[in-house]
Amino acid sequence: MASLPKIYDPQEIEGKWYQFWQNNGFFHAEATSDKPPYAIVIPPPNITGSLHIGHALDNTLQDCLIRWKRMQGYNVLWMPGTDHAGIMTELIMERRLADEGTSRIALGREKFVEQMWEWKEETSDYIVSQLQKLGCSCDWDRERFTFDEGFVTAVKTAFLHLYNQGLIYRDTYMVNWCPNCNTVLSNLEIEPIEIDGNFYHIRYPVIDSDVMLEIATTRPETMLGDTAVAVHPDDERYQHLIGKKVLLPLCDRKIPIIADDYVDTEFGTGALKVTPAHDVNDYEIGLRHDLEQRTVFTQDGHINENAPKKYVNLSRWDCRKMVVEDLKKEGFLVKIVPHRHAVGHHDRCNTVVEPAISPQWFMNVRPLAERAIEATKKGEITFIPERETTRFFHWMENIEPWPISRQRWWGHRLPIWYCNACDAVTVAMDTPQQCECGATDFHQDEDVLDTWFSSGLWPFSTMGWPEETDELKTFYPTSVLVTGWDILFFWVARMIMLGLGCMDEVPFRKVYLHGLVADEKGQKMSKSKGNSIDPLETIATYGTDAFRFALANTSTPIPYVPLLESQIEAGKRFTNKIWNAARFILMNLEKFPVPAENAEMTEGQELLEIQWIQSRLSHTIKTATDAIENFRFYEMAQTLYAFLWHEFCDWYLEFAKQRLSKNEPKALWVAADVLEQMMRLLHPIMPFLTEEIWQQLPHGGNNSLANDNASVTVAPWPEPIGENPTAEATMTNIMEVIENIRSIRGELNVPIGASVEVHIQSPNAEDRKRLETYLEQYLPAFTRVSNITIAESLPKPSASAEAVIGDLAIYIPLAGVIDFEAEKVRLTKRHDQTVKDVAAAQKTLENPNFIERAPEKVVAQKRELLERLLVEQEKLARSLTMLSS
RNA sequence: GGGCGGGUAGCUCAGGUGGCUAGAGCGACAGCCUUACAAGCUGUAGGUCACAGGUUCAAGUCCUGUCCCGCCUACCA
Repeated sequence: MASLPKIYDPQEIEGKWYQFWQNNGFFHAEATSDKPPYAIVIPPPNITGSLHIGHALDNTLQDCLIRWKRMQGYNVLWMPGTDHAGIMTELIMERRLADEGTSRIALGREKFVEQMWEWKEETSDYIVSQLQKLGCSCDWDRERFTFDEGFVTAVKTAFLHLYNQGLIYRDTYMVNWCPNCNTVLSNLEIEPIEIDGNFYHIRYPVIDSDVMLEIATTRPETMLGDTAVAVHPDDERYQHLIGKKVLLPLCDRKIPIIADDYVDTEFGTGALKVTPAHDVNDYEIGLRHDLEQRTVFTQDGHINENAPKKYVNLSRWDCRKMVVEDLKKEGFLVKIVPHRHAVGHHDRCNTVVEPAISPQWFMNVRPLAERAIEATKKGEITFIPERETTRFFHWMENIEPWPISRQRWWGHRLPIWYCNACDAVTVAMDTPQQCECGATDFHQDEDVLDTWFSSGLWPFSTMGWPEETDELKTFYPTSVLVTGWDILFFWVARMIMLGLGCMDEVPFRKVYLHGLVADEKGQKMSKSKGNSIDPLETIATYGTDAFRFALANTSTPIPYVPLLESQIEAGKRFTNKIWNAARFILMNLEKFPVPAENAEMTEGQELLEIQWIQSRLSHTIKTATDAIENFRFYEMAQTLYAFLWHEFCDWYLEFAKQRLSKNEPKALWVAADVLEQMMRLLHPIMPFLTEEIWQQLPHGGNNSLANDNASVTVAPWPEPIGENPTAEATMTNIMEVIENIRSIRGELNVPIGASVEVHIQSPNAEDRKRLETYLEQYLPAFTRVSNITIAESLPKPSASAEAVIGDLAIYIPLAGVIDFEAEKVRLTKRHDQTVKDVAAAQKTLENPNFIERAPEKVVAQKRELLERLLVEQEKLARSLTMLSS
């Protein structure tokens, strides 16, 4: 034991324990159990490669909850798995294929999907290994994938179920189209990005008149598809033109001037070109006025044959240039005004999205959204932090139909079959046998489902739905969902709606939405920005536990949590501190083994420092438990850190050393007990280090230390035994004396090796008795003292430094050492501060309303404070006068 | 346009329902290799709690307004 290395080596320790936990089946959840259930489904990472910093945070927090509840004796299920992640994964694969000189199209659908599966096998193994490196205690026996066989069944079942309820339908509507990915997208997948564009002012000549109607547009190329010009019905400038026609420049088509309320007379020129096939608003106007929908773009963003010949096959952007050029040439271009505006981009491939008219499958989510709102209002789901509830409601209340079909290959095929003879639609689990028309030939819809459709089934599909499994009975609804707020709409909202739609019950009781990891400038960390911290590198450098501690410790309830390298370093120092505290205790336990009999252990527990540390531990247990209960991971981390470092190590172990030097081991045994409990408290945050130390500490058998479990992973969560205010108050007083002596020594530069005499004057007999009892025992552990004198009244020795604590005065004779000027500066500083504090307290107490209205307790406290401050002030003033004379 | 979050020490952040003399980590300064830990120990400095009003006996905390920063959301061509 004494051979424990001085420096904690995480690589060595962390390697061995995960396997141990796995082999013992500690992470396995029982489908049926007497224990109360606690379940979390993991937000399945995309199979697109390695875990990023956001996963590290998300999964650390989940593992904290899971490990904590497991120790509390719950039947804990942490459901793991991965997501096939539709378009995103396809795009990455396409890039790989491009590097290999081939393409998705060249491979063809079947080959392409085959390759995707091969890749999935690689990446999901890698992701699992990374989660394990992070210490995640998932139930790996139950690992799932959003595209595995069970999911195929679940997705089809869900689709059918919702279709039969009339919630899924096909419609031709204006949708967001990505010309790069050749697919429809939902609103959520569109990221509006502000760009510097232009307002192009164009003249449209009015037919049978010499008037030119000036319109303004940011997208001149769409004029090729214009089928009207609109003005506001009440706009006096254009009244006389309504009903006339303009000749569309470059196209030589005649299009009508119509009146529509949508037009804003204040904006632009007050005249709006209408392109029903390529703009959402224009589409609406077109429907109201029965305008032609003239599509001029191909699916991949080029110009089609509906446009004048010279533009056909040009890209959107080349076409814009040429149109502007031609308008200028022909005198239709009035001016170009710079204009900054938001343009929708596909969030996955960053292509400018094109509004387009397209037949798609939609889901009418409104009824489910209403149920979700109602369920939340009834308290069936709670969002943490609370502010997220408002965001959730706002989104749900304004929800629009969800386009669920995607013109892609990697995903769940729509369970829709078309009759080859009559085109009739059949929705079914498998290919139908016969159509109503009698035909027997069918083809399945080519489209796949939006990847979030299957992710939305995650909480129940992973538990075996549509089968009525024990897992569902035991664990659904799950306890908590932990994820970043950025996917509240994408995923959380969909899970709630689909949970209600398929299970008739919300999927989880609580949703904890944590912040996103950011850098020191508050910028979200991302690979593309290059400001990201790589979890695996970090683990290699600092160790998993240090990393996890930093993550928990910085996880405050703000939207962007900055993670600084220095905080991970602090985590590492903390692991080392724990390690060394354990080393000290273990080394000494070799000399003083924990006795077999409880009696021997408990004997001597009247020692003040033992009462004190046990009281503080009790307080720590209470605070830490309350913190994690309420998802305040940072508070839990900080509480445990402060207790372990600044109370247990800084003070208690020093007391214990003092006792050991006199061959009194009880304080050491208590230290071992406190450390053992601390290892349990810290285990959710730092699983590896705590297991290593816990295994070496006495924790079973006949002694009084804790329990006899095989692993801290399944050891019981500590319970507070109650606090001891008297012991704490006494100890605080002793500490103040010690700190004041140390402060004098430090500020007056008394060499560390030099012993000093300490004279303490205290008018209170009880205080004197306490000080006599304890100072003799404790002082030597903290500072070198040659002699302690305690009396009711003492003359202040000449050439001495002084400290004042209430009615207590400490004198340290420093003849020949003392720098009177330094002492004067020191006392003046304290005196001035005291004067200020006295003034503040007096001001409060002189207010009659305060005495009258404030609670008695507050008034009494204030009086006590003032009394103490006045005494201190007086003493300091007197000493200063003496020093000056 | 609507909404949300933030502005507290040099830096990054804590300060649940108003009430101890406003805290931590990191950094800074000074002194220590005190046999668990120099990845450590001891001491010190550093804050008009963005600004202006208001409510209250009492405001970092509650209300109103203003100014910055960030984000979400919306169909202004």
